[in-house]
Amino acid sequence: MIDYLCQLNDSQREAVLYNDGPSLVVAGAGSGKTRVLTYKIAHLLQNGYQPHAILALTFTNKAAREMKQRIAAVTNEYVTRYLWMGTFHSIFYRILRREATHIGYPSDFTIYDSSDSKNLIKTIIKEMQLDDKQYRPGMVQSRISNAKNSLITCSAYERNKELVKYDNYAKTPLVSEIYRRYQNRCQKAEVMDFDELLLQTNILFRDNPDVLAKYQEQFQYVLVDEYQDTNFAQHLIVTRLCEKHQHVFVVGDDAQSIYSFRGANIDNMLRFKDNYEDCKLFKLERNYRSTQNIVDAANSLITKNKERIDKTVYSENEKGSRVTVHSTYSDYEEGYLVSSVILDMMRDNRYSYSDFAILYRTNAQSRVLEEAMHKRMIKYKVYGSQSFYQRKEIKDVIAYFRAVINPSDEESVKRIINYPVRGIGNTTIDKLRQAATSANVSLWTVIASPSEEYALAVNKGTAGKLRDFRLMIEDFQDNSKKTSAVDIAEYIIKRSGIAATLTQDTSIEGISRRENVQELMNAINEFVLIKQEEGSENVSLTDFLMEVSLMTDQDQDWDKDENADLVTLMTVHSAKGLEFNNVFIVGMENDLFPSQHSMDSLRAMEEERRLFYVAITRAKRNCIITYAKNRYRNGQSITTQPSFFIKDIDGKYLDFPDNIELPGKIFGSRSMSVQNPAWDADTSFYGSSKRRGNFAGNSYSTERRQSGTGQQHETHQHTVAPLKNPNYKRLEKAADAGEKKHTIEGISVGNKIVHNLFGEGEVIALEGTGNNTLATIKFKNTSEKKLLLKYARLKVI
DNA sequence: GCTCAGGGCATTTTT
DNA sequence: TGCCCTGAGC
Repeated sequence: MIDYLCQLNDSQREAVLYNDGPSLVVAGAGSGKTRVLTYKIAHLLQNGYQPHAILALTFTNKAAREMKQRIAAVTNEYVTRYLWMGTFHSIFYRILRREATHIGYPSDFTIYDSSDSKNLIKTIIKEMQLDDKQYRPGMVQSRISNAKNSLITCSAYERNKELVKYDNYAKTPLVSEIYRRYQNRCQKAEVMDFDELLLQTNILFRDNPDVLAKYQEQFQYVLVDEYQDTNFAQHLIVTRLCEKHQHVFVVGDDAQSIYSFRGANIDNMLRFKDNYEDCKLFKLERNYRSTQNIVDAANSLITKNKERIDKTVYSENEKGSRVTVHSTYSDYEEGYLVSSVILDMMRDNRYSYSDFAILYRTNAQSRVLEEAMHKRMIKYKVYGSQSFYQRKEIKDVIAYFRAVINPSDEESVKRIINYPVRGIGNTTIDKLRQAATSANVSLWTVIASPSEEYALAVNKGTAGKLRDFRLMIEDFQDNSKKTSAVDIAEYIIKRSGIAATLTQDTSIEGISRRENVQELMNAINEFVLIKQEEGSENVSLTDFLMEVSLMTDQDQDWDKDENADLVTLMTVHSAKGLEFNNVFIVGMENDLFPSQHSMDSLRAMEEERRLFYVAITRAKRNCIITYAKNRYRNGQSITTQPSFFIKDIDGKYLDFPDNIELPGKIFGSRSMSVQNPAWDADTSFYGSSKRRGNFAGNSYSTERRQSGTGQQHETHQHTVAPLKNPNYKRLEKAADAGEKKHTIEGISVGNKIVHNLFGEGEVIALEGTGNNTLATIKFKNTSEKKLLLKYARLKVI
């Protein structure tokens, strides 16, 4: 037997070897799904399939890259280079460019990301003189997106009685009109949004049987990872491509479907068997990742869902610790608890930072946790939130690239036409837009024509500025044909004036922006080198842009330093597919659960359960769930309830100690052995959820000398934004100065204050010093509370 | 055309 | 609290 087959268990091997038709692999969490997919492809290659005849679709570019590497390890690198492997979006972008003429697009069309399309929708709503409170751009955007994911074009939308009825009911009858205009504008601008890529692929295949036949012929085998997260548009593409040869191999876990907001439809998976009569079903039920207790806890949760494929995931690993749930008094205490437990576990079990992950529902939740990590000198990295490519300075540069390659790209042109400032303001842009609308041409067509042609009423000076802008873009276009991607990028950054503008700005943010642009240049350079290694000769800016347009934060290899020892902070969504020794699931309150307005609250509830299931099953050894009873959100303190999942879980598997009531209690039970006064003086920094990874932010470093261990020094690199909450900052500062009288910038005994959690109250005593000052406060509607000023948010009134 | 102050408002996950 | 938009004033 070939050696890679020995590395598989019976059911895995069966799935890899079966080659007589459509297969559906239902793979439980941690059951070796990626391994099966990898070996399946390796097996196909060994059995005579040409690499270019294999199409493998994944959910992130990162997943594709990793799988390629794993296949290369089993076969050889040369072969993997020719595999068609990538996300749905990137693969079909490639195909659409190639077949552009069939769908009436130029082959160098560009891509609008979500913010571009939202801006366009905003503009259209304004142009139609609609109330943007009634027609909220985000809502309209998601209506259009959902339509596209269900393959409903704008004409079909207008004809669809149900949608029209819904829009009338929602008092937004003009959504279909916005959709039509949006579509028209995208076409004129020669751009597609993410959803359009999939929609157009379907149109291409539907209307051009010869083109479809060509790809059916080419792709002898189609494999799809994470099938539970495909939407209808994606499902249909796969179906069409496999119509003839029926060599389709999909892998997924219905219990881990967490992308319904993107149109993912669990039915694709549940009904796969109905679509393919002779489909063979494989179940991978043995979990190799987690302890029995973790698997059992996860099972007890997911079996409560109605929509699922029956399977029993089990673990033969050790029993392990139980999953535990802890409630804390506030979000600050939650951070404190997590950081304490990390330090305790590291001390007792010799774990390192990278053995821990902290998972939360929303990116914004990272801030409080970052602060806690920072205070305890725990090294961490935050994934997600604002992507590198979403940063203003990067978007600006990319907009230049996009405009050079496709000047019809209106959002890009609008972005750069007056950046750096060149005296072409909103008034002029409005005039250009009006001219373009009445002539039904793109914005660029108007800019590039003599002003008489579209009766553009601008003065001589403005006309000159517009001409200069046009000449500059045309100059870039000429040069981009002659020079390499790196050279032209550098030229654009200089000649456009971006370089000069950034150099002038000497603020901390300005420096960081400059560094980011430099980082982008490095990325281009690296991209070119990789492509050259792979044998491409002329790597153009277009090639780079193609890659980057569909790049997200999840795809970045932030830790270029593989050995970096850091605690991971990320959303549950981004944690899919990953595993960690110890996982904290924080902020498990149910106030994020969609309210009763939700049209389909049962389905939503089941999805939340799956999300929680994904979170628990990331853990190999320990899983600790926390929630805060009081949380500060949108400037208000709110009292929360634990999520229904926690209440719901069979008590057999989850301890519910409720062991942390008030700050005093946890301080009693956990000593702060690593507290460093010098460090605490420095706590006037908040982690900001806006920065990330190893790109330059407002960074600073600090040194820690570990007591007891002699000379060991540790340097911490942090990239955080300054604290923005003035009250909090003042309190910290004063507390750290150790003021004896406890007058902390206005808060002293006898002060009336508003405490956000309990309403109005009066300070009746202050005890302790420095950071640990404890205030006794008498509230109107509750009894006395003792609050540690470090964690309290107080406002003087 | 640009800047800044102040009002209004608030849903999350990602290709 | 903090973002985003608007409108006043230069």
